[in-house]
Amino acid sequence: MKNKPSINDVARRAKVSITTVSRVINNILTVSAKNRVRVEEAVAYYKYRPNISAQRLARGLNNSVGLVMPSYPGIFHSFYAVELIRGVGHACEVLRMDLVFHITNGSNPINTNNVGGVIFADVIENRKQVEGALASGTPCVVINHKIDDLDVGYIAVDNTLGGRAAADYLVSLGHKKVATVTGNLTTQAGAQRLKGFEELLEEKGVPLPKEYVYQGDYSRRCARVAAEQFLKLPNPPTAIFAASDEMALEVMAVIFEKGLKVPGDISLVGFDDNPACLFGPVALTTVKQPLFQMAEGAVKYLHTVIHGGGTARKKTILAPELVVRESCSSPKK
Amino acid sequence: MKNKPSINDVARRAKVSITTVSRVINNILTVSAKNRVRVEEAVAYYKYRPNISAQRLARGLNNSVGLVMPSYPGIFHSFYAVELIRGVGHACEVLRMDLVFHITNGSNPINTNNVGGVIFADVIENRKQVEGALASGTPCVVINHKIDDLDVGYIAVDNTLGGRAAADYLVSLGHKKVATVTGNLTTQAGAQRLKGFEELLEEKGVPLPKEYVYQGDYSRRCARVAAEQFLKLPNPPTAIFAASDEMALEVMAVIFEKGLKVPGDISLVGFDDNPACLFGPVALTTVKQPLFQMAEGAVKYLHTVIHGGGTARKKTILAPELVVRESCSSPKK
DNA sequence: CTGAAAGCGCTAACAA
DNA sequence: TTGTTAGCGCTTTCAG
Repeated sequence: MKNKPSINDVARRAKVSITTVSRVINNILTVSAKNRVRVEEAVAYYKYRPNISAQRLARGLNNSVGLVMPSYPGIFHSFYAVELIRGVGHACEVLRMDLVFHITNGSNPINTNNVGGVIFADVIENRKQVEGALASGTPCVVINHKIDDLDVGYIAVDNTLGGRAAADYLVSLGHKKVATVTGNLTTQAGAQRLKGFEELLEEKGVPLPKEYVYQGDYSRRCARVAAEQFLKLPNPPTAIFAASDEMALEVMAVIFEKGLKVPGDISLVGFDDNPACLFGPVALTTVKQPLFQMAEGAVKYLHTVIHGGGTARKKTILAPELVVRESCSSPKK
Repeated sequence: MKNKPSINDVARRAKVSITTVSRVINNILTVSAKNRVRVEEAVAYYKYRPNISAQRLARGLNNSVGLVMPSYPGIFHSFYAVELIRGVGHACEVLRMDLVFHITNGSNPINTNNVGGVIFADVIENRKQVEGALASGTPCVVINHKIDDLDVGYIAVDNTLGGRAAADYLVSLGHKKVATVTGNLTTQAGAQRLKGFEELLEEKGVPLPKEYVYQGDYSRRCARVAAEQFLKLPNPPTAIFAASDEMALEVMAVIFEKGLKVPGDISLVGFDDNPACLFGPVALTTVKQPLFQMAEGAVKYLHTVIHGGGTARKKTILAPELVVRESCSSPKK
């Protein structure tokens, strides 16, 4: 039977009022040592745990955070989603907040009534939900998607800069024929990585023919097709930038299957700094995107906002960082 | 400002009692059409959403489910975890239950006070938590881990049978030299897959030398090492069974990198039926494990238990299914 | 330092 | 079909 002890049981056993019990629970100092001990004994005796619903109702605030994940195909089986879940989960555990998890296709508004704040893991066809949550007065923060025309927090990496960094590195190695598999371009991150990549090539006077740009969607499947197409070209690229490490890994696999070498025949740059890329046949050079920390940052932001701190930085843009490993070299002449 | 409308506001505007509003909210039929409309109008006007904490407190029950994930290294970046989260998330969305997410290293007891039931995604060094949750009277269900000495629900695949199926198939193709990369053997699933594999080989009189068994941990890293070791053997295997598809994929990658072919040189069987295995160079033959459905089943089980249905099947063992694709053939003689 | 009492927003008898 | 009323378990004034 689920017959939970209540604050009354504890109070009765400790022979104090429920108020005193409440004080002990909440670590309020104005309790005599004697009573404190009695209460603690009773709490232990009943294995008492306060009822959170009652606490929330009485306090009028809710220290749980909602994590909204778009159910966009494939997003779940990506490093991106997993790192965010992991990061948010850990941060909630540490800050003792409840994490309530929402999968959504963006169609109906999310119920912000049960949560103190919400984290959007990217915004893909669900901007309406952000607006709705905001309108209900719920603090929101979105990850990896800048939204400057709404009064919402965000924490994102500068994806344009990331794309530039990848291109710049490849060009500096002497590559003139560089191709890219993009991420999903309806995603802000995907579009900006491409933009930065294109920008830099143009600035350096390196042409980027259409057949060197394959519109992917972050999936390994696309990466495979892209790689096969690139390699079949009469004039194949000597370097490839993939908008995610997972795609880069797949590209690398295809290259090996064709009997070519990385970086000897083709140089490769990824995006994410996914640890899985360290132990393959060749460690991947990549643009680091600190997803785990972004997730933690989002939770901390909500935590301070919910607990009345007005001092939280609202909009954070992190600088990406190029991590040079073994997958790039100068092109053969 | 977060100034939420309450049931009182709605009642006042609709000029009815809060009870009537409550009835409309909860779809209780004894409300006149006229009043129903008035209430609905008022609800829409205020964009009113009931306060879940208050509902839970008043109802005395809690329709949210906790999902407990061991924070065992690597588990997060696995098909296993992702499918469970996805499955549980979807099922909760459909059944309108809240999903509260816990990451745990197993050390402190999980707080079952806020949830109506809890799902354990496998049990790895946290059996104590299951016992604790049970002791508090909370319905529990564990996924992919049989526990028969505790009064807990589970839904698992028959992993021993899965291991046997893989071995049987390989032997039936004529293989005499079959190796395996195991999963983490502290995991029930990992141990049983190996057990079934060994059993069947023994029954068929196929020897399994020590150097044909590599103790892995489900990680790609291990799979890579295992594959490299197998291939270096003076008498290398002609077939390999990997305890997860991800490991199988990595083994396949290594085989290709060495210039060998699947299945021409080496046959390969995985475990999971991970869709990622369909689009590689060779579609993987695998033992199907319906994780998504297991997750859904777990949620449904809790749903019926929480809502007072006594008719939920408590212990469910699913039969694994061998899915034959292209990664196996008879050995060259 | 302590406790009585008034809610928090909602549900569920019970009467009408 | 409707409304009155008594809680659900807790926090928080406010007196003492």
